[in-house]
Parts: sequence; structure tokens; C-alpha cells
Amino acid sequence: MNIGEAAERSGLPPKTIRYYEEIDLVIADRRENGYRDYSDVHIHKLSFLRRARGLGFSIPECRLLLSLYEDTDRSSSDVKALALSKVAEIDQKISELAGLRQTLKTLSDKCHGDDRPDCPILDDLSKAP
Amino acid sequence: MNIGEAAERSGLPPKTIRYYEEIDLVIADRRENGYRDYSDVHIHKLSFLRRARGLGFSIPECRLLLSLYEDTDRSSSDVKALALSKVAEIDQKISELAGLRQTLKTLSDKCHGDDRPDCPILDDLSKAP
DNA sequence: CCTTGACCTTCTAGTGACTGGAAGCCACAT
DNA sequence: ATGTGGCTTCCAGTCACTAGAAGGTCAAGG
Repeated sequence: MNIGEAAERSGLPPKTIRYYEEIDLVIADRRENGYRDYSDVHIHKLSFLRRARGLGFSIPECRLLLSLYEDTDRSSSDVKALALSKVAEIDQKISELAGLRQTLKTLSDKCHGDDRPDCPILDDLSKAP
Repeated sequence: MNIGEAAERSGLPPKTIRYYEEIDLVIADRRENGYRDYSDVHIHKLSFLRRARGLGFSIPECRLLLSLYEDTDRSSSDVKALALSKVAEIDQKISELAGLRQTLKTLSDKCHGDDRPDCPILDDLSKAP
């Protein structure tokens, strides 16, 4: 499929997809006319990148995460350890998000009309590491 | 307190803190000698920014989130709606992270030694929106 | 067959969010 | 008083896009 459809299916703009190719993240096949050609596997990777990037993982980190799927020697304990360390990282992110959510929820539920700077929510704000 | 201690306490590098001042996100007081001077409230905001940025919120979004705390007219339904929409956004992020976590966990638990491209994990990869 | 318009290509340049380095002021210890 | 370290501003560079220009490709309609 062409880049347009790939963009639509992965949720990434075409420009970004070309950029990801430029930096060797996801390299499309080429047709005879020079057009990029995407398969379902490409779409999987691109969707994955969109998700991971949106969640605050850097490009090098994404490259690493992607390599977990590309590495054919998956039983390697290095790869496994890497995956597990990423799992821990994600758990951390989830708990930070949960804290942020709690803060915001409390704000919208309870804190209406009073004025700031000694609002209890602000105290809560810097609790997470 | 000086920027150095503020950096240590908030977990942000001094450069970033100065940058946040430059773009009017968090403006420190100044001492007579020209040094920036930070209070606990500043630290709260900076820590909050560190967390929110690390979780993939853009600067404009952070500005918005911060404004929720600065807005003295909190009962305003606009502000409340905004907070709730952010809560929904965070729920979304959390569920994406949970999916990513699941993918990685499964990978490290079950998928060792076989070779790619029809690994069931890859199929799972693009499930989330 | 020709044109129109949507979609593709590459290239250069600009933006957002930092980040590093230079040059110089300030504060405190030896 | 002189180093040492932290502070200041400013300018330049990087990363991850993103917009725009100039041009090639292709399916549909006249």
C-alpha cells in the first residue's frame, strides 16, 4: 500500500513516516515507480511507534523496543532482561499517570471556587518522585 | 533558594528551568544580585512539569494543566470540563501503556527462540487505537 | 490523447523543546 | 586576594518532526 494509506492506518502523518525511514526506523519497500510500499508488518511497527512515542519513549528507546521484535534470537537473556526493564519502566509511568489523574480528578471534584496557593492539591502535586 | 537547589529538588536540569522561565511557564523571583529565587510553590510546579513532560504532554498542554491550578475561579465549568477531559486523556494513556506492558511481558515470558514475522505478538502490536 | 487533480517523490528550511559552551559576574573559603 | 563553584546571559547546535517548493505518477473524464 502507498504511504497515504499507511499513514491513515497507522495514525502517523506521511511526513513522519518518511522521517522514520530516513533515520532507519521503518524502511518501506519500493515499487518500480519509486513509490514506497507498505505491508501489514510495516503498519504494525508504525502503529507501535506512534503509541510508544505518544507515551514519552524517545526514538532511541523506540528503536530498542522495536529491536525486541526484530531480534530473531529472542531467547537471549539480554533481550529478555531488556524487555523486563522496559516493563518496569512502563509500570513506573503508569503509576505516575495514575497520580496525575488523581490530582486532576480531585481538582475537578472538590476544589471549586476557593483560591490558590494553599490548596491541598498543590501540596499533592510534587509527591511523585 | 537558588536554581541549583531548585534543579535538584524538582529533578529538572537548570538549563530546562531557565528555558521554562524564558517561555513564561514558571517565573522565578529575583534577588538583588540577579540570581533567581525559588519557593516551594515553584518547586511544585517544576516537579509537576517534569512529570507531565515525561508522560508525553506537550508544553502547551502543560501550560493548560498548570493553568488549572492558577485559575482562581475554579468553579468555572470551563475549567472543570478541561480537567475532566484531561482525566479522560490520561485514562487513555494508561490503557495504552497497559497494552504496551502486556505486549512486552508476553514477549519476555513466552516468546523465546522462534523467529519473527508471524509471531502472535506482532499481531497484537497494532490493536490499540 | 490530453488534462486535471490527487498523491507520490526529494530537498531545503523552519519549529519546539531543549542542551552545550563561551564569557563574565558573584560569593565564600583558604 | 585568589581560586573554586555557582550564577548570569547569549548564541549555537540537536532531536524529532513539519511546512513548503518543485516536480514525477496515475486513474478518471472530456
